[in-house]
Amino acid sequence: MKLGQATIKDIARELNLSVSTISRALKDYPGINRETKRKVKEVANKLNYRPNAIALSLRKSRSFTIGVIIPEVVHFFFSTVISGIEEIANSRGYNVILSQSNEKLDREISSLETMLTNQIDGVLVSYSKETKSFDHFTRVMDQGFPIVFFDRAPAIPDAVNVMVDDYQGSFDATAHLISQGYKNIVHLAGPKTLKISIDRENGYKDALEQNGFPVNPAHIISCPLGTLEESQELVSALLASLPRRPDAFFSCNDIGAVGAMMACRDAGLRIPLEVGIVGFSDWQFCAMLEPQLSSVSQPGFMMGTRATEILLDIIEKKLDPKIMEQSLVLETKLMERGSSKRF
Amino acid sequence: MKLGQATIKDIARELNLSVSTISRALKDYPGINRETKRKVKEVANKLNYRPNAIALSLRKSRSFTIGVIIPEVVHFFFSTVISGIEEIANSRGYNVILSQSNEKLDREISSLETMLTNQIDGVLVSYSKETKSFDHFTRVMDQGFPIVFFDRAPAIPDAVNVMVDDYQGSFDATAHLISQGYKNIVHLAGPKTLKISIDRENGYKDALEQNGFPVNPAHIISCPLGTLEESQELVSALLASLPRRPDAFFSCNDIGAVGAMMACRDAGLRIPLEVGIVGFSDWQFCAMLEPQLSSVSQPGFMMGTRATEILLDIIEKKLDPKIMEQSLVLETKLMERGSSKRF
DNA sequence: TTTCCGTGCGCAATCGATTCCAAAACACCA
DNA sequence: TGGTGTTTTGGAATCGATTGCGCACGGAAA
Repeated sequence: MKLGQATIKDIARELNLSVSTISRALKDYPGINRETKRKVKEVANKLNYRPNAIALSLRKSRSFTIGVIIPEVVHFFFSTVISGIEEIANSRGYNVILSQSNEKLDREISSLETMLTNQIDGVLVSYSKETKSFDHFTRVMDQGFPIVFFDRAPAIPDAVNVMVDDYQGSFDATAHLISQGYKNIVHLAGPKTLKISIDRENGYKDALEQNGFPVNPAHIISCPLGTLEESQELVSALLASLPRRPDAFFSCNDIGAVGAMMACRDAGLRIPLEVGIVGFSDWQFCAMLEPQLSSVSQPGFMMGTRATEILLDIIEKKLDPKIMEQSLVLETKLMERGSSKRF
Repeated sequence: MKLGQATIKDIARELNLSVSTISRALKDYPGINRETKRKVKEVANKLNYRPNAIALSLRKSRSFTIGVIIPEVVHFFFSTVISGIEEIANSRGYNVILSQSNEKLDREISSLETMLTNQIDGVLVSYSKETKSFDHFTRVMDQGFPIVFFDRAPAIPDAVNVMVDDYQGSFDATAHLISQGYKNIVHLAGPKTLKISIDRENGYKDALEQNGFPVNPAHIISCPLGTLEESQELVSALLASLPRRPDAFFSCNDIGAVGAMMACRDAGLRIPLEVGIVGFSDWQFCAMLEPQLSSVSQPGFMMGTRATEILLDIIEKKLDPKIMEQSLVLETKLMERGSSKRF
């Protein structure tokens, strides 16, 4: 904040009026002389006056700022969500303050604490992979502080969540692979701390069973890191070890799917002829690969806009979290591309 | 901001002390009885007291918040920069408020205005493609407000900039293509409103000339949109029209390079045998393509950290923008991969 | 007993803007 | 000229925390 910034006092001094008059004139209150208003605005303009939002926040006990806590910004899906959040927040006159936990619990906690200290009006959270207890959230929620969770829904009763239908997305992806004639479908699964991982795994399992395929535990590979190298190595090892070669991979994320793609290519397998691959999230690059990677598209931007709308409605008392629908589930869409289409 | 939040007044009432005593006790000022301090802290804890940063901001005329204005979040490079900004800001006790201009000038202006109203201590800016006049920046800079520009350096004398060496990066990329024996190198150029576009084009031209190749104007293709489709179409058209077929493409961004890659593939050209391709930015997906895309890597995270360090140093008066080095130029690194290596 | 000093604490101003409650200033009528 | 009503403006409290100044109170020295 610049020190030389003009305040209403400066305008008042210049015109020999009281601050109350200035305040009312600037806001076009009735009961102020038309000529006075004109002069006040003229001087305000001349002094380059800008209202001090901090002073307003203090007075109104409202900062018109919402916080966003996410695992990481450098992530196509999350940055898309942020974009949606920004869009709605801005259009409704709110600022967005951002903090990434880097998937660390302690950073998540300190971010929340800092934001509360800064009197934010509410917060949007996608919690970290490390987070197993949600006490730091429930403590502030119990005091009536508005929190909306997105993508990753916590195990908190009465929490307001905005998610995608991970189960159905997974189910669709797996069913698609089955319909393309793949018979030994491996699932690259995410960390069990995240509900989305569990949902995705369940969608995979149910799709298999409902199509008459037994679930083979050896076909569920845990990929806790979620890196390309991890899945590439795991898939390579799998291809070399399993007696009956897998002929399809459904990964819980796109990076893992690319790793599988590379491992298959290294093993000399043709995609999609000999191996089918489907990812999850539909990152930008899916359509750039050769063959193009099939993936479950998540409406990230919409998740951001909807979550923000709900949060702001709660903040502005248009919605009561206690009596509202607790979860909003957005639909996914399977993008069928070259990596999984044999016909 | 929650209404039920405890303040020092509440603590004062509970202990029958004055607010000044509470304030001093909480901050461990000398001259307060040891036992009093203990009790104050105990009650503060019991009431779940959290200091009101807004009140502090008002008093100190410092918000400990910096603003970031970028064209878009959903952009690998920018999100990497944000990550770096966040890192330093957090470690030095500052919040980050974010706003994206979506490459629109009016949004850029209103974002800046809102941030100033919110009394941010300084701002980091990468201006939009639409921005041709920089008056909205110079006006506040002239009042002594700290602004640091990153990636896209404006035509403002005395502005503090943190950029990468776009010229050298381009030069290296083009020289690399030449060294691989490519002889008809086309450049996919960005919008001329951005200094980075011009620098990259100049690097390309100089590398050609210094290696004895004349610059062919027909080999410089303007790609104002920067989309995959745009470059794909332009490159396809080029391949069909030019009498002497281009044998290499150096794109000012990775998306454009992928478009070129697709167009070449559509034309039945083998990469890198018949056509070499190099991009700029080194997005995540470059290493996932087949063949892997060569690209000029920009240190986005470091750009974020360095720009933030400089901004905070200026804010905290450790640096004076008037007497400091105006520009910090970070080095790029050419990632030579399959799309351009014939030998 | 008076003076002096250190300890421990309270009063009140301050940051910028809003807003309730009055109070001037003026016009108009009787 | 006094009363009434309207228009226009000012005073002061308020939001939460900080901080300079000063005031009690106690014990110790004179």
